Amino acid sequence: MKIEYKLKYKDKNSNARLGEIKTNHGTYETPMFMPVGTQATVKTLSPEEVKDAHAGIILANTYHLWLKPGEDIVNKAGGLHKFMNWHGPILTDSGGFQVFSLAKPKDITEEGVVFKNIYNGDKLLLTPEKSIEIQNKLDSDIAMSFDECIGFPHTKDYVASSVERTLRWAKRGKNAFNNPNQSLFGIVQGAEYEDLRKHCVEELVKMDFDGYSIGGTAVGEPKDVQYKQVEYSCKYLPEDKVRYLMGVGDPVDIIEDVERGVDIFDCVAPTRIARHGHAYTRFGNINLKNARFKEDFTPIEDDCDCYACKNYTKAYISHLIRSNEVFGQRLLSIHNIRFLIKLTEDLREAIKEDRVKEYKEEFYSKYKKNNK
RNA sequence: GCCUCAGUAGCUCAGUUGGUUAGAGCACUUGACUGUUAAUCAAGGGGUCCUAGGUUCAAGUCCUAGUUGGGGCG
Repeated sequence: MKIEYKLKYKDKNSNARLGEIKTNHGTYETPMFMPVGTQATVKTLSPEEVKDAHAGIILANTYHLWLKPGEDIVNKAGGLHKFMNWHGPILTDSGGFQVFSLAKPKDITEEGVVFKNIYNGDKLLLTPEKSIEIQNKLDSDIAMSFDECIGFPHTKDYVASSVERTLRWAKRGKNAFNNPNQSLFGIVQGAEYEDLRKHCVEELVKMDFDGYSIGGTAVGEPKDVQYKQVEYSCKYLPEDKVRYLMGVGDPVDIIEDVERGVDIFDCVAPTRIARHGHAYTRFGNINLKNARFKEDFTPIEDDCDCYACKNYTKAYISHLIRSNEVFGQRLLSIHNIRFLIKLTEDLREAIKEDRVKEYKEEFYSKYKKNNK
């Protein structure tokens, strides 16, 4: 069965949407933050801990699982869900981000992208067909088209030609797609150019994907440009299909982009900054390595319902982080994931009551005070 | 008692035939991180070079004495 998206309610004062997605592995409401589990694990967390954070869906990565352990092993294990013991929905990224993060311009051709295997130096060719084949075998609930995620800045000529190639790749991937229990999303590119974003959306919609992703954002462009890119994409996307903003974002980004009509987010930040000692709080982000927390015997957030906040103090977590203990990284990961998911929960409530703008103002008044 | 090795940043140590403003790692103080090659990366603060003399244009570096510690021999 393909996923089913139901638009339940629209905020009267913004483009924010309350929706619901039904998958073969459960149903969840949107907006939703999706924790990143690149290598079939949300770093430092057990699936139970991810579930306790109320994650509706998680993300895994095609490129990394292709290299290790290989899609055939995951397939033999009975698919990603069984392999990693996560029985909720899973979305797989296509490897498109690795085109941005790992490949050089000369490695990108019409056929696909040449990667050097980071583990043994082998030359590997990832094509739209191969990416889809791998994802079909991984058996995630939602697969992504193989796209070129470009950085910032680029000339409009390059962006235009890249969009055309991404569209041809989307078509090729769709033709190769062969898993009746999996859904496939097209990815909107076009950088900061509204006409290119519009064109990309229109061509993708003609191909009729099960949902649409917005790509090529948060790759070095200024914030106002980033939000414009989302705006230019959402503006033309069909209302009856789910919208996933790839790789975004921090608490402010999530609020800004929910307002612009985004349904799903993912971001490595909550788990990465956790491993680096940082925590999100409604009063701004904090760095537990800072000396001021050595004797702070209060939780990260007094009224947070996560395991870390209910049981541990900042002084203890600060000690663990300073001592390079993985439990500290885990506690912060638990908190940060829960924080972003709770943020989307609050936004869902706000949408129901048409007060997204008010929620935003209130959140910013506390959060931005201590954050740049 | 004699011989010998050592004493440089909070810690462990580099410092060339004497030659600009004495360095590193860790620790400390901060910052960064957006579809993860990231328990990562970057910046900053921190020195009576054991002490006192001496040689020299110039001493962490050479000489003398002392001192503290390790080892060895009586």
